[in-house]
Amino acid sequence: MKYAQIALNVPLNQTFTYSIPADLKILPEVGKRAEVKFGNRKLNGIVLDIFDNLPKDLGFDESKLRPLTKIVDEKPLLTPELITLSKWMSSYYLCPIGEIVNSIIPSGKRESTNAAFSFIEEFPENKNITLSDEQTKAIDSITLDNSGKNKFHYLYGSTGTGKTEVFLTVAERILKKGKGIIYLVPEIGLTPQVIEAVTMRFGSTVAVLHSGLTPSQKLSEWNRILSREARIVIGARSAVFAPVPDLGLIIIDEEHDGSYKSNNSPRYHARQVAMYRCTKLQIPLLMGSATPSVESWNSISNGQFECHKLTKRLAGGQAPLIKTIDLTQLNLTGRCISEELENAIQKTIDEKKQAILFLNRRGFNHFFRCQYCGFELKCKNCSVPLTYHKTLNRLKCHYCGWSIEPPTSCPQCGSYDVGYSGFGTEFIESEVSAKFPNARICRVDTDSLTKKGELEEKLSAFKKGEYDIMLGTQMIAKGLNFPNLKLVGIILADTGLHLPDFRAAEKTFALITQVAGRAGRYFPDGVVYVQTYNPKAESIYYACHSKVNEFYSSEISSRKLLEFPPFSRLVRLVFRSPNLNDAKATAKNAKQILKETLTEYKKKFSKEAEDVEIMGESECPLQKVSANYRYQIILKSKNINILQTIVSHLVYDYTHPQNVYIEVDIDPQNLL
DNA sequence: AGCACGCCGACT
DNA sequence: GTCGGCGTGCTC
Repeated sequence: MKYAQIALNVPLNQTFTYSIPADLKILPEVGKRAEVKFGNRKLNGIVLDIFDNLPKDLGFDESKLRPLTKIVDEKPLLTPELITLSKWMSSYYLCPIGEIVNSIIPSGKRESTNAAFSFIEEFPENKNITLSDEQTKAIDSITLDNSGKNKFHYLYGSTGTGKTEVFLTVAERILKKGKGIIYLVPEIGLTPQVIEAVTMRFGSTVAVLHSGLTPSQKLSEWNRILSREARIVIGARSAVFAPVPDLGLIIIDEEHDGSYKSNNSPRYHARQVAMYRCTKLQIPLLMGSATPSVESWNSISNGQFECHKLTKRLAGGQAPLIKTIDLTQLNLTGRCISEELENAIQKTIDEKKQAILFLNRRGFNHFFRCQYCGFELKCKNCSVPLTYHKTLNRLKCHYCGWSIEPPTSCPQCGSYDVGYSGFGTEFIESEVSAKFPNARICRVDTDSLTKKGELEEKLSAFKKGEYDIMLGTQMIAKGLNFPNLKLVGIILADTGLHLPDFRAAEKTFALITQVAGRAGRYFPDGVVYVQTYNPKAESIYYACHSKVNEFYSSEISSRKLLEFPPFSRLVRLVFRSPNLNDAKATAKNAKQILKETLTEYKKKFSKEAEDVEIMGESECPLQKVSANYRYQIILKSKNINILQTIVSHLVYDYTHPQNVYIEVDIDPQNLL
């Protein structure tokens, strides 16, 4: 009798052992799905291991052992490499192995008969694309690396310097060596144009994994990858798990993009997973962006990543002019568009060109700001902006819970002209349509998009010239080219800064820089207007003056000073419940347990646990999300392992009220 | 997570 | 008398 160790999608940090009956139709193998009876229900799990004898340390009564019902797949869905990866993810992200495995594999019952994509023709021969010296140099140094070690490469260059061509040529060379490739793009970047560019180049050897696939289609694509029919996989975050045999390279385009971090369990970061896979397989990882994440910039500086720079704009276009409009010098009561920007928009429309207006985040929070000097109140412990709580009439820090009474005058300049602000896209839309009654305006933000594919539709309509002005949030900032675009206006660059998040400056800088890179890509006289109350804020000043090095070094030194990532590691716990008191009480209780666990741990390993900080419990900045009240605890240390050990006690050994859900976020990307 | 069992209130 | 509330506990 043989036995199978099976991972089931239940929130239990364990696997289950079943006996293997002799009369199965399909051969049981590691990596295949198996159907089992679990309690009184039927579940599908993944075979992680097969034993010839019953393991000695079974840990449960042998009489409970049951046979598995059947094997689902003809061929394994998970390779041994991916099973090892899943186990690592389970321990790293503190997520049950069954949940990990379930999120990786396609859930399709049978393969789809209609293919996810059709290829009209075979891909044409590479039509003599001339590469710049910089591109050639980067390509050679990535592909001709004989060091024998796997390397993390970073392709750094602004919009229009030809990063994509480097990615594709490197991919081509790796393919020629008989190896497979994973090419990751941000969610929003997975547009038909990108898919088309890659399929044009690589034809039917491409598999595209995106959220629009049905489970059956996903299973089909998965099998095309496993059978080596598809050798290059392009997709968003979850494509990092593609079961590519003989994987030779992982590419991460727009590395800084927030969508690489999963916002539901398992809360993995595709870059982190890619680094693990590449290290295990001893293959290169190639990342690229015009605005690297601060972590990556730091890794470039200290030599962990090898940097390849692209500086020349290929299409001949030049970097657009960036004009800063200092709103503290203007009186814009009740309006949000300055006269200068208004005139520029009018001029653009008159020339039959197009304009995009940006609000870089949906303003949701009320923050304290001096109308006169722009001063903002920040937490004395955490240096994040304080947010105003109407019910308490206090300004509160969402990292540590510290709060103060709102001052009646500005602590910096003494002005009494202080208040709270924050506004959204609808407001701007009404102002714009009032000012330009004859312009065709479209608004693109999460509220205005109702059905799937509407974003693509609107973008393509804008590209075709069906609109004069497009208004929207950051979702329209990424990777899109509009040939007739002349003007980009950032209505209020500061909104991102007010988010109570230590990455606020980084996000703001990246957004302005990315947006500026898109405008004037085709027109030499493209202009970017940046309206701000904080023209001197480092992220805004440096972005508007293209002082990239200056921005990163200042941001890195401030992270160092405050001991935020990459100079520390964070774990965030969110306690959410439809019942406010339960969420709060559970968070409080959890904090106590964490403190006790830490004290115990310090007795044993005093040195390593020395720097662990437990912050909170406090309300999340977004206190109520979809009818759930949220409280958080943030743990900080230089050593992530200690944080994981302490938190794992809590998540696996503590039974909390069942109406409270605990989110565990290792290396959180935002703290909202 | 599900789905059982189990012990107390208002219903044909 | 029973239908049903959700508290506790288990699942190879």
